[in-house]
Order: sequence, then structure tokens, then C-alpha cells
Amino acid sequence: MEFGYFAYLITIRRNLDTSMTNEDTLAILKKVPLFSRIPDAELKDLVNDSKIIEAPLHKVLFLQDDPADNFYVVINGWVKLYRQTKDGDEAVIEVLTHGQSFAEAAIFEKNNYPVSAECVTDAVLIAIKGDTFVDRIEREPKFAMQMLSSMSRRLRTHIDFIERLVVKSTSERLGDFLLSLSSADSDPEIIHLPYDKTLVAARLGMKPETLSRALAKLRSVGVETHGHEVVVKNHQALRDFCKSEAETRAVAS
Amino acid sequence: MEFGYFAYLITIRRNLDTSMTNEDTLAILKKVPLFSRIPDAELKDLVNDSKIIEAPLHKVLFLQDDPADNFYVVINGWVKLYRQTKDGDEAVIEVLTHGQSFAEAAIFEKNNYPVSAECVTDAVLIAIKGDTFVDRIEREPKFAMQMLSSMSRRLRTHIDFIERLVVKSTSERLGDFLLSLSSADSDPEIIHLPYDKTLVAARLGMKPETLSRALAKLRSVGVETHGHEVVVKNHQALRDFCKSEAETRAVAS
DNA sequence: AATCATCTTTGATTATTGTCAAAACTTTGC
DNA sequence: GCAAAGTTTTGACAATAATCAAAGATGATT
Repeated sequence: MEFGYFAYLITIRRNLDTSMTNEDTLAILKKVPLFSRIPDAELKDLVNDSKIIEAPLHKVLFLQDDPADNFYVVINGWVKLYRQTKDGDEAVIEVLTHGQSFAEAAIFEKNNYPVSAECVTDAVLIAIKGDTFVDRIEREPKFAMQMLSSMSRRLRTHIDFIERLVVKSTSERLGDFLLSLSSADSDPEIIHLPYDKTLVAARLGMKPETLSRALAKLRSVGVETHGHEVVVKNHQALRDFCKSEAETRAVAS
Repeated sequence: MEFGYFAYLITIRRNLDTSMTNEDTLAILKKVPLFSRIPDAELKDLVNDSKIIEAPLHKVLFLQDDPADNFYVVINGWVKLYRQTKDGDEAVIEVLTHGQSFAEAAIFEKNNYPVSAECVTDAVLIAIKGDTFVDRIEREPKFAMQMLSSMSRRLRTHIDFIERLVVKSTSERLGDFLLSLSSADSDPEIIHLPYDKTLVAARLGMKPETLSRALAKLRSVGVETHGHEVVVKNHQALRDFCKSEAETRAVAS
């Protein structure tokens, strides 16, 4: 599926260079898990509220406390959701990629965004107008159910994150993260870090220096690093090390 | 409103001692924010899926990974949601009280509970059968919207929690917590801790000893403790100390 | 290939929080 | 009112992670 998805996105990108037709947008929406079970007729309406956005690296999509007018689906690239305090400290809440939606929650109750969103790679997104979408939910229960499922999944990832912050050490959190990126179970596996180590650190609630040292600690359970490639030589040893229960994937598949 | 609510609950409790009628249950449901905007006719149906539960202190309502058959609304008392690791470490995710619902998310997608739930006082709750409720959502969009609102509020409290765990010190977190319990803004204010300090500590992601020391640190910004009573002598000083933005309330009002 | 900027690692040190043990304080039941 | 159980605080110490500074890598640009 990965390959099909990306091949597909190349087509999309070509279209973007000229201009998107409604049919293109519809085709994209159908690929998004959040909308996969929505009948075509409904989706066609939704296209009118949707805008495809090509955003460059570092593009800020919105800032926390901005009025929430849109919610987003990532088509391609990576987006970081974060909180910033007055004195410049940053807490990364999530880092999302293709197929994942965000800021759905904010469009209910005419709220403001609880986080800021910034592209950490060049990215392609769909922005969906909030107010009309809310109307649509009220009319089409399938939308509502999809939304509820999506939000309960998000809730779960937050709970996982909180648990780890509270009970796990930095290297255990890193181990969990690596396992969540793992797609095979056969030793050795080469894992490609999807983004900067600085961002990985932030995403795991630690400083870059600490990540470096956490990575060093994992060498004793057979984890080797070469730039963005991480080699896991013994999955079971790593799982044991971080007392890992079966993990939720960090990346959409 | 507080007083009305409690007076009301006394009535409920008397009824429980004998036995609950459907009318009693309906009256309770109408008081719950989650259902406040649902038409009576709909709520009457819901009563058939609902059960009033009187649970004693330490009663475990469900364990994480149990199949999620019900979701709950707290009528009275306090309930703790938590994660437990194999080696006995515990992460408290939330502590809830009257008017607040929980485990709604789990009933979608026929999932398992992501957390365990335990009463930390004697408590009265409504348990609502999940599967029929999901059907009801699909038929009645107002339910869906209420649910979505409720879940987006929960999402926000989790994001707040994550942010604090990542960027704030233990005493800043404690300060935030006290401010969230604060109902007046006039100095001095006496705040009553709603539950054990051990639980407050867990709820803030720290050890009891650390809470004790955090409390000691806050003395320098005019916070005094006498058992479960905490006196805030200077709200502004406390706010400055924990760089507090306007806070979400920790307790339903 | 050389330069600049950025990212990553390492080292030395400090700050924060956790651990373990004991003492002080509360609460509850008798 | 006293014992027993449970909570909270304090003290000494250990472990963990952050900070600051510098040195190595890596990558992009010319």
C-alpha cells in the first residue's frame, strides 16, 4: 500500500503544478482513512469546503489560540503540533504524516486551536472548512462516527504519551519510539528516522543531548546508529529493555 | 449551582437506598452536561441502557484492556483513571468528579479500555451501555455533537497535561493545579484539596515526597498548607511563579 | 573542493526529581 | 483517649536529565 500511495501522490503533485480539479480532490479525500467509509455523494459536497495546500518547510499553518476555522488532513510530508510557552519553551504534542488528520477537535464549539502547527518538511495538506463541516456532521451520522473514531484514536495516543512521560526513562521512551517505527520483526532491521533528531527529541519530551545519550545507552541492547539509519539487531532485547507492551504505531501505514 | 447540585444528589441517594425509578434516572441524566441539550424523548430511551451504580471507595470499575462495554458519568464522588505498568508503576491520567464522563472514547470501534478506573471516594455513577449508545449516536446527530464536544474538551486537558509534564517543574505544576482549583481571585483564598496528597502527586506526575517539597517551595510565593486546606495569599504572585496562562479548571463547576 | 550553516555528539557540571528510611502527624475504630 | 493504620514531611543520598560549552559531522551552496 505504501508504494501505491506514493505513486498516487506523484500524480497529485503534477496536478498541483497546474491546477487541481474537483475530481482530483475527491480522489484524494477517498484515500484518507477518515473519509474512506463516506459515500461518494457526500464526499462530493465536501470538496467544496476543501482546499489543497502546498506548504513549504517551516510553514506555520496556525498558531495556538488562533480561531479554529479549518481542520487538516496531511496528504504528504510531516507536520508538527506543538505548544509554546512565553519564555520560548516548546512541547511537541504530535508529529503527523500522510493520512492523519489534526485540529478536528478545535472546530467544535467554535474554539481556538489548542496547539500550533508547523510543517517540518515540505508538505501537501487538505484544509477543510470547519463550520460547514460541522453542519455536515449533524446531517450525516457516518461523518460523526468517523470523527469520533478518529478522536478516540488520538485520545489514546495522548494517553500513551502521558504514561511514558510519567513512568518511563528517556531511553525507554526512545526504545518505544523505535519499536513503533519498526515494520518487520526480523533481526536485524534498518529503521529510517523520519525526521531530525532534534525533532525526535522534542517529540519524546527530551533535549537533543539527552536523545544522543539515550541512543548511546541503547547500544547495549543492540541498537546502532548511522546518521538517520538506526539498526535494531535484537527486537526482543529492545522490547525487554523498554518493558514495551504492544505499541501503537507512530506513523500511519 | 454547586449547592443545588448537592442538595439534588442527596435526594438521589435516598432513592438509591430503596430503588431507582426510571424517572429518577432521567432526572439525573438531564443534569449531566453531556446530555443537557438532548431532547427528553431521546433521553427516555437512553434510560433503558443506563444503570445507576453506587460504588465504594477503591472499587475498580474496569481495568485497562478490558473490553469496553460501558461508558460512565460521575454523579458524585471522585474517580481516578490510570495506567499501570507490569512493574507496578502507575500513571494517573485524570481524576474526575460530578458531571464528568469517561471512557466514551473506548466504546467506539468496539475497543478495549485504554485505562483503568477506580473510585477514590465512595461514588455514584451512571453506566451507559456502549453498543446501543453507538446506535443512538448514529440516529441522533445531537448526541454525536455533544460527544464530539466532550471529547475535544478531554483532548485539550490531555494536551495541557502533556505540555506541563514537558516544560514545567514540579512546583510550577502544583501551582497550576492550585490555581485551577481556585474559585475566587481575592487574596487570601482558602482552597480545599479535593483528595489525598498522594493522589494529587500522582495526578501531577510526581512522587508524594516531591509534592511535599514543591509545596514547601510555594511558601515563598505566599502558599501555606494546613492539612487539606491550602491558603493562597497572593494569587498574582502564584500566577507569576508558574508562568500560568489562564487555566482550565481541574474540577467541574 | 571549500565554506558556511546546521545538526549531533561528547564532556563537565548543575539542577531536579526519585529512592529509601525514619519521624511526625492524622484519622479511625475500639 | 489510645492504639493501630495510614498519610505526610524531612533527611540523606542516588539517579536522571538539563545546561553550557566545545568539538565533530553532515549537508547544502558556491
